[in-house]
Amino acid sequence: MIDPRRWSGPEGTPFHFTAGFSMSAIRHALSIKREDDFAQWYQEVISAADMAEESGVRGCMVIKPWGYGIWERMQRLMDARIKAAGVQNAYFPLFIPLSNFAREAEHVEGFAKEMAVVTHHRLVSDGKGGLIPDPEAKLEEPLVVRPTSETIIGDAMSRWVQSWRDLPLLLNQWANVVRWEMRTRMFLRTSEFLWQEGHTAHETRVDAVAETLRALEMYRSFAEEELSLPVVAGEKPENERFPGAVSTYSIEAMMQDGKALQAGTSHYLGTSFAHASNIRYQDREGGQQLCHTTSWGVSTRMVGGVIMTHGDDDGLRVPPAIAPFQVIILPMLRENDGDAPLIAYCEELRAAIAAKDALREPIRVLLDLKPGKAAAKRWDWVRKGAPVIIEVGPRDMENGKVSLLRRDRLWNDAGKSDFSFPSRDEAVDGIAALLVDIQRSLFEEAAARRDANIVRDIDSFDALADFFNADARFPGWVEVQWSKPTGAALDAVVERLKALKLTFRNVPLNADAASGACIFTGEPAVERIYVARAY
RNA sequence: CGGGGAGUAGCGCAGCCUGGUAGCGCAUCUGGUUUGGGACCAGAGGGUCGCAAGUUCGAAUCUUGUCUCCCCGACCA
Repeated sequence: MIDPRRWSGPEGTPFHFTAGFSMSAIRHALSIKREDDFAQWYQEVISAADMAEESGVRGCMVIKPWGYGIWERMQRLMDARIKAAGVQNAYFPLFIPLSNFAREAEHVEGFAKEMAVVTHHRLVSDGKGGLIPDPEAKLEEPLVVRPTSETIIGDAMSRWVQSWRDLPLLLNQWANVVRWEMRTRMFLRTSEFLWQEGHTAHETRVDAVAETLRALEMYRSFAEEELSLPVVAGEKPENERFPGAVSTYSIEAMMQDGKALQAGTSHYLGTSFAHASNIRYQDREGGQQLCHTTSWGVSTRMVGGVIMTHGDDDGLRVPPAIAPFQVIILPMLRENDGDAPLIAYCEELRAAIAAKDALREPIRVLLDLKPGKAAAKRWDWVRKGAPVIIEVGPRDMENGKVSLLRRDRLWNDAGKSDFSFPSRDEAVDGIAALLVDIQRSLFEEAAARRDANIVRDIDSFDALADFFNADARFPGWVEVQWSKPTGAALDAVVERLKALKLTFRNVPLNADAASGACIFTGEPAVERIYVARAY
């Protein structure tokens, strides 16, 4: 049994268990609570919110309309930011010739163990009613299914870049990639996943590093502003680098079980990929120079991050900016003659709300006319996490009012659904501000929880071990000072952490300067780094 | 990929030990009664028991193989 104090949060959040206040009176929409089994809860949210389901193929999922709609919103908002930075979209092949992929040694070593390989191009009957790859149709050179596209895009860049005038070359693609993972979890780690991968080539190291950090900042602001996901942006230690990269940066988010989730990465690749793919340019003096390249990506994993950050015991809570529908209107239909005027009234309400803007876009509002009682349908939308649910009955219509429920604050102190009853006009005029408030409120709740669970006063390895071994404790993050060992010395530290199931997350860009001794080596610390359990 | 658990109706499960061709709850459909906060009563539909071999007169049940999912580990930009 997990200590409920693990779930304590700041005052006013749904996670605060006040003495004497019984939660048992509330009949939640899910059968599993976060505090009882977080992993099972996560899976129940995905099925209860109708986001995705198993496909029958190992590690691959079917993303259903509500889950895909959230991803589409992320795509749209991220794509706008990518284009605003002057990056152009393109598309490169799913299949990469083995020899092309094999060019960058570290890169190969990093991915070789999890590659899907295409070896044949035709099937024939096996004589027993089945089909087998035709031995006569073996590919001369196997193709690998891209786990990422550095090599094949590098190949294109080598042709597209001739002169310093061609630089910087700023490309992005939206694509699926495949990594043959040993252990998978929906959205968090699937064998096939969807993402964007930015790939850029520059004249100098300074330019490329600036682009790497620009992408990182783009991800930080995207996560915090659009997903209401507070993150820490920082640099990964040497052992966590992308294979072949000179430096790797990440944004890290804290989930409600205290674990860290890497929600986006950005890499400065130096000239190693340029060397492998021969990406060279003629400089102003007529000399041949290698380009400095970068790559950066966010994936459908972010959907999992949103679930584990904003979900509650009633299902998902979707931040309005990425909600496929922000407002759901549920007429209380009686299946009699009174329905027609009520539907007309609700349709007019829908149009009035849809004509308004919120978060710089027209409000996405759905009039749900599916047969059934409003009270029953309401819980479907609660589980899906639609930010605002408006129910309208004949009496509301008569009085010019609506019954409004905000998903982020579902329950009142009496354990009842916390409806408010504004006039129809107040609801229409106030809906934009309400959506903005929900967007902000979800962020503040998550940020408060994160800040309350980061510890900075641990000054020895023993204290670190004690902190994470105290099993009743919420396993938050610890920021420690370290001397940034490298090579074998770093490996030894990583092994000690691994014994505690801990990992280095990143060195936050905005951290205070180091001032003490390294908790691993005892040497003078050079920077501060986050240590946490991680997904 | 190693250890453990599990696959039976859309979902959650019982039946399996001690073979005799399936059952419960929720959901769905129909009828009736309800009607402002997750309705009730009655009836109905829906499953070649993950898949494939084997044992047997007969397999959800026993044996073997295989696929998928969950948990732990290893692995993981």
